[in-house]
Amino acid sequence: MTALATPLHTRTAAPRPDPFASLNDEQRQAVFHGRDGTAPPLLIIAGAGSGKTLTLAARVARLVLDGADPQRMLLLSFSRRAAQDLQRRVGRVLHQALGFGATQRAPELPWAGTFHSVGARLLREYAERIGLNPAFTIADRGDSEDLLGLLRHEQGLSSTHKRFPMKGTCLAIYSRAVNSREPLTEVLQQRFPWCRDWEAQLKALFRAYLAEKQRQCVLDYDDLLLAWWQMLQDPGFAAELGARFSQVLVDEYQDTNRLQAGILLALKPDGQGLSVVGDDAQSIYAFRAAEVRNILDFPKTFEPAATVLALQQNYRSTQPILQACNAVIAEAPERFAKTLWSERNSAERPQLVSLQDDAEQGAWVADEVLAQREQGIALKRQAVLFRTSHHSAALELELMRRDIPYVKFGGLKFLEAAHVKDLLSLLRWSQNPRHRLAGFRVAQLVPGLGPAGARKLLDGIAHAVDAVAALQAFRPAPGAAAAWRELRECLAAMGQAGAAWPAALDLALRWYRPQLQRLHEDAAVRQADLEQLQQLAGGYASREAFLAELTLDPPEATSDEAGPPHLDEDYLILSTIHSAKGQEWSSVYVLNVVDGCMPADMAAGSAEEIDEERRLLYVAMTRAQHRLQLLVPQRFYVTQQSARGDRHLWGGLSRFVTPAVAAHFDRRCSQRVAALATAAASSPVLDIGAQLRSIWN
DNA sequence: TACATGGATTTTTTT
DNA sequence: AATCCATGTA
Repeated sequence: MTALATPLHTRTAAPRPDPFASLNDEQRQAVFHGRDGTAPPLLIIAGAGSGKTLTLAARVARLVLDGADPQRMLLLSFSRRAAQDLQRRVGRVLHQALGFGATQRAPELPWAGTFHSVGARLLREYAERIGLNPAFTIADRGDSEDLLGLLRHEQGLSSTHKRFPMKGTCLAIYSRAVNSREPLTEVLQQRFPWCRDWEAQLKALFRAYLAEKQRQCVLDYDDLLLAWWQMLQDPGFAAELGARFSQVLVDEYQDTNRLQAGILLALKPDGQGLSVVGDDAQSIYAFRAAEVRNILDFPKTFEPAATVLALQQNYRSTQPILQACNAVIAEAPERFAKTLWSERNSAERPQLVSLQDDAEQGAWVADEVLAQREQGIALKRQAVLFRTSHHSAALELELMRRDIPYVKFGGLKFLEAAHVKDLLSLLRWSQNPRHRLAGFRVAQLVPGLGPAGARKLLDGIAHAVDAVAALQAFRPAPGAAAAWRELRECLAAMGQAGAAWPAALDLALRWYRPQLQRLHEDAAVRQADLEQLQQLAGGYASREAFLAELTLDPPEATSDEAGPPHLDEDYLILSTIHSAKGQEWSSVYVLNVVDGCMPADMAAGSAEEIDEERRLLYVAMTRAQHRLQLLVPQRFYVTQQSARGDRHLWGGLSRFVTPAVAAHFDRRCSQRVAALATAAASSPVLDIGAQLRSIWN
């Protein structure tokens, strides 16, 4: 593009290098789209590893160089990691593009973040004008579940002769209905058919849930989007917010749901100034009501239709790996046509490895990982990916046995651990004695105080004029009196230390530590999490700020038994495929590429679900730069069973690895499998597993 | 009223 | 594996 030859701002210093010089033609088109003064809507279909984040960052930089106000740019993405990546990259490109020195800082982009965090900020800012208490707190999933559980019990739904869905299921149903904007009947029919009989009761429960949230000034994750959307249904607010943001750029568009698409459409009804980036082939969040249709239908949403550009050059993987990936996704029925290509050639093809079972799979991966490290590939540049968190269990055992350090992403979240919830509830309750949920949880930590006692206490507080006095005046059953006094004194002290932060947390910990010892066998491990919490606390100005921000931006995971390795150490990456999105490693191992696992047997119901599982495998494979192994254990243990159970299924190779796909792989197998195969070759070949399964097909 | 026990149920991925 | 719920006991 010739425009680059002319400096954008007059300078006296030596001409700085063109910040966009490294872009390829497709990327350049995306960056300079709409430069003629108009800003028609833009959809960038960015294949895996095609420099998506770089391109989006460069587009932001280009807009700023052309005079756009960074304060008026809205940058949205779905996950926290993508939001951080984007922010960092934009900063770097801008810094370079403006020719700043090491001491100068690039202009900040105050409105960059996840949909949820930006929603929270906007709602707080506009709270008073839209009838919201600006001091609202944000409930994470655990909080929301607990509240539903409480109401579920109060409505007498816990002791019915036929079982009512559990609190987690209730929240899943509610969330699905909100995010997909579908009526409850539809949601139950499609996704939760076993709960269909409870429609009326669920409706009543959700009504109560809404009322209770309003009474407590609490918003859950879904409310952050829903309230934002509702605000934008008012033409006045829609116009005001639409004008406030001159540019709206969205990353990971394939993971947005109907509610999020509605927000974007209300902000930019004609699509002017709207750019979205995504890859329909990598849409893996339908379970959270993400709509592939959002990205597929984006162009024709607008009049005139949005421009569609595709980034097809892949900078990540070797050509043999890409060919295998392309073969997998080629079997997906509906998608934007694109074919990734790479200049990185290599003789090494990806490998399909047959193994006997889970344990052998773990040993194999450990062997391979160490062998690679001998070749100079650090552990950090290798990753093991899997469908669900617990699939790495056997591998983790093996890694621990061999002292191979690793870090696991995905799985149990920090905020979901019981001990973290306990401590945070104590902080919340001390901040607001009327916080029923927090109080209910904390009170029951007192030995001798159960649900009934806790309810009596909280009812007293709720009806009293002076909540603090009511709390202090409470007299529990005699057996609990002494233990209760300790908590009461702790709360009083925390109240007095109200201004002093993080001293209040120290007080809370002093009371909680003995409870932790009493309640949990593995108190030492959990204690480490609490210490991490203590570390974090110092970084926040107040208890309020700490509690508010922790909900939207929590630490990655709870500390493993191995403990988090030091940053300078080398460690292997273990990750769920979902958590691996957007990342890349030199060597990638994908565990359990077996039917029943990929696709997961519970996700094998509908055609859409199968398609999503296929994309999941595609996402996993496209993470690999130089080396890719799909592992296929012949015998795959069923996870839900007693500790010594031996239930397993004779898994076949995943249905996504069709003969056409397999042709792109080299076959390998462990020695034991090889030995079995030789033995089998001299006798009739019989696939009992497939025959047994076919009975039920 | 609190707690222990046993049987049943649900089962993933993230904000 | 974790949670929920009914039942029995102190």
